[in-house]
Amino acid sequence: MSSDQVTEIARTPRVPDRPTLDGIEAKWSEAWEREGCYRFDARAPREQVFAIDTPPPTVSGSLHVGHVFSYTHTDAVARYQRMRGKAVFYPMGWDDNGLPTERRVQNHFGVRCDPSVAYDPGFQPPAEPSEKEPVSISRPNFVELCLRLTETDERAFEELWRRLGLSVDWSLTYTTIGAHAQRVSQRSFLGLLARGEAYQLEAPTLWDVDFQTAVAQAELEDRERPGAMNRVRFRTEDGADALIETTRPELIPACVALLAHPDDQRQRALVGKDVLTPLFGTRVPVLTHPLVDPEKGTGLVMVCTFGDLTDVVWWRELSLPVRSVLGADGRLAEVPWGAAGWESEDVERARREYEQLAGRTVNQARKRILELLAEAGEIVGEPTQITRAVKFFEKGERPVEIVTSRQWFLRTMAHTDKLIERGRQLHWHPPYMRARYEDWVGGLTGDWCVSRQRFFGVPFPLWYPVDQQGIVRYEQPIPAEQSQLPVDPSTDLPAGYTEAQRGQPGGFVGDPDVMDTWATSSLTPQIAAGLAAEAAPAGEGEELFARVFPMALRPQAHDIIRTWLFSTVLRAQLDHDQLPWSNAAISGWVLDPDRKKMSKSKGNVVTPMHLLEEYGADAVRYWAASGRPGTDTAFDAQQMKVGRRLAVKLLNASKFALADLPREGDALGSPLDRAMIARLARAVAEATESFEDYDYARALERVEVFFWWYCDYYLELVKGRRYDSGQTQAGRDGAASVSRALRRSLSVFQRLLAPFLPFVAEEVWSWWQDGSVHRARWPDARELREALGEVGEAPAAGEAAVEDEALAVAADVLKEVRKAKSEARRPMRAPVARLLVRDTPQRLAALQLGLGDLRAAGSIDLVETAEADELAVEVELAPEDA
RNA sequence: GGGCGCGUAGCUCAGUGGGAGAGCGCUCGCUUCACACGCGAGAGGUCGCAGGUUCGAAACCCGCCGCGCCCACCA
Repeated sequence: MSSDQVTEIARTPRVPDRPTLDGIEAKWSEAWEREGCYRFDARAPREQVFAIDTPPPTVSGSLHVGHVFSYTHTDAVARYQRMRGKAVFYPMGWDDNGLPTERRVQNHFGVRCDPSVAYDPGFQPPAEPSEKEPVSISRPNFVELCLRLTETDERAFEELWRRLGLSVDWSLTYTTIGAHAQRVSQRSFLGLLARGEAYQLEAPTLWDVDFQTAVAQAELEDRERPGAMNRVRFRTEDGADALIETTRPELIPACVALLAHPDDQRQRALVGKDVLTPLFGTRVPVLTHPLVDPEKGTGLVMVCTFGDLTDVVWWRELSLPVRSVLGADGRLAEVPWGAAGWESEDVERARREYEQLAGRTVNQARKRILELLAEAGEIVGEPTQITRAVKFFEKGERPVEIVTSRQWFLRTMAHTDKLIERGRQLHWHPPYMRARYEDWVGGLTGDWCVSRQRFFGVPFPLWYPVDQQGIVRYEQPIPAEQSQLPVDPSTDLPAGYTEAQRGQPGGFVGDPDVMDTWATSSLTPQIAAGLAAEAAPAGEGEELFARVFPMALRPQAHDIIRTWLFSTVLRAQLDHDQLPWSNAAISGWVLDPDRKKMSKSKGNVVTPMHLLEEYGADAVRYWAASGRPGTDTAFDAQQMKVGRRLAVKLLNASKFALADLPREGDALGSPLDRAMIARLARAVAEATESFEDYDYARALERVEVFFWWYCDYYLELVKGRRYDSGQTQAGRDGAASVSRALRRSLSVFQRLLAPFLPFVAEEVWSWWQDGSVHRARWPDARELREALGEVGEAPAAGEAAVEDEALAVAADVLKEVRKAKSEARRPMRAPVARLLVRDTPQRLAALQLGLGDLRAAGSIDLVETAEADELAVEVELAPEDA
């Protein structure tokens, strides 16, 4: 593509009589698809590739205004980079794996997954789904339904993205549950296993009792819940009181120790002794630990297995025994009072009391044990009502518990120093977002638990041998072969076994779990780059992968820095020993006008499609693009109207500039034209600089401000010359200059606005240019400045300054003239009989260069000047009848 | 409790050492030959509070107040 495109009209402009935005979205999105406008050029060398790790939206929800907001930011950057000549790798993924989809499928079809049920190839979901009495189906059947439902969602999402004008290469589409993503995810896991970065452990794990699955630290959130603080009496053997305070009395049977701070004098007499638990008479030691806060409660704290994460710390560091009462279903389990570990001073009583609790949920058991404690006189004083922060699984409805189970972990704690270093190598936009990453990495307390006891996810590619006694030998996992991937160990077979051996002594079992959804999402750069690599000719895939990965950009919202961003950095570190991308652009949220995060319910009222229909894609994009990187932005339909105005303005300014252009005498000779082009060059430089820093909002603001000034002042000032009748050589020269300036500036404006308003920019570009504006070259400030030198010598700095001042003074005076007409309540075309301009000698001298244009623009007959310290004008309007 | 960000016109925000600004909203005016999906003009602010640095502070430093987000050992 030649840079001359900036100046040359490719063909006679075809400008509609009445330009309109109607219909341009359908017209151009179809054309872009037909022409392959956004297709990634797989032959581009690595230094020309700009690869984007697009966030795959969760398809089981609905896209809301917040998605439109942040995806528009990325698209503006993608379009800029494409115009800069980059081969933009811009894929789209759908995150359809995981719990949200499971829940949705359960409700939609009225089914429940039961892994013990056999696969039914002819299964059809019930005609009238019942949430109350779901049909139990096999895991493969369940997964089929998940796929069926997500496919519909994905079509709707793609439709919306196309309507919004995202310049995605739709041939690069993946799903996180698809075979390709599963293969990448399982291959990575097997590599980690081989290198000892993945391990399994029977250990206390965060557990959601409703979903009955392990969850990760990153998936927790705090919620304020009312609670009651009870003062409960433990006793030493010689009958002395040891008082503790607790909000979780139901865990007293699981108590394994009482703790005090080592320096707490008040507890000195107790430390080192044993005490008996109330009701159950279990003997537990009183120990010390520096984490105990002597100011809290009585200064004595009960350690249970397990009430919270601190209990786990104490249990581990003090080598305490396990005495676990809570089952995976969130109810208190039966326990063998009197057996090893469950000794009691009064076994019969312990059994009797515990019978009142077994089988109850946590809340029921808490209520009951408080009654029992009160009856036994072991509660001291009245309970205090408090509000406390309780940890919940972010998608859960009851607090998480800590349950001991066998889980798979990825090593993270061994790599935190390296991960912080990687975070410092990453370019953050805005830079302060790095702090959130460092806080998170620095605050990690354990390795990443990646196994989930769920169904719709990527299975672990593992089986375990079953020995002759029928015991599963978890410590000897049988990994899948690379060539088998992806595998589902519940239906596929490990090498050397037959299906008949499944679950039999001497046979095998498949790993029943699936991976955490983030365990797959954390590989999106590798999944996306792998898509291109798989499509490459044989033998070239690896080389192509290396041209795409690591990528240039990860765009995402700030709330998932601790999950998605962190885990992606971790996986790239573990698998590739490098960063997955060089830049992270963090977007904010969309807030309600009342400054709260826009809620799902409201998001459903104001659907993105509804907005696009009402205001148009360019208008919605304009609002989105005005939200600065990392900053939360209020939802504002008013701004969309402003965006629509800008789009209409571009239509009309283009019409004006292109109508009846003279084809000869292309001299850029007039001072105001030259000054405008020089100012335009500065605007281009600012927009470019902003985009290079990923600040699309600043780029838009600079372009927009200058474009409105151009329309309001420059276009008005040059209208007279633009319509010159051509009777004199000076008139013809002036018209030719304006014509040339309009063509140059219009071409630049159309391209500067293209990343933000792709539809209208393409529309006006098509009136006079061949090819898509989105494949045109991003305007270049230097090139524009050089254009000023095309007639004779490039202007000297001093000359350029005078020309710029001429434009400034002419615009200032024009404003004063307009003011006078406005105050006189006369139309703007009302003739001015006489104009007196007072100003500094320098500015008056500069004004001479633009006097002709000013007179035409203001319909001014006579202009006089007088020297003064600052601008002041006297306007004498011609009589109204004249 | 710790960290980060924010506090400028009624609203949304730009401005980071030397004139307090934009858009929207509001008021008034104008059928002007690109545009009534328009154009022009106007009103409106102790730049959160208090100190300090400086010839000069909305901006830099210290403290405080308020709002938001993230994190925390939540007994």
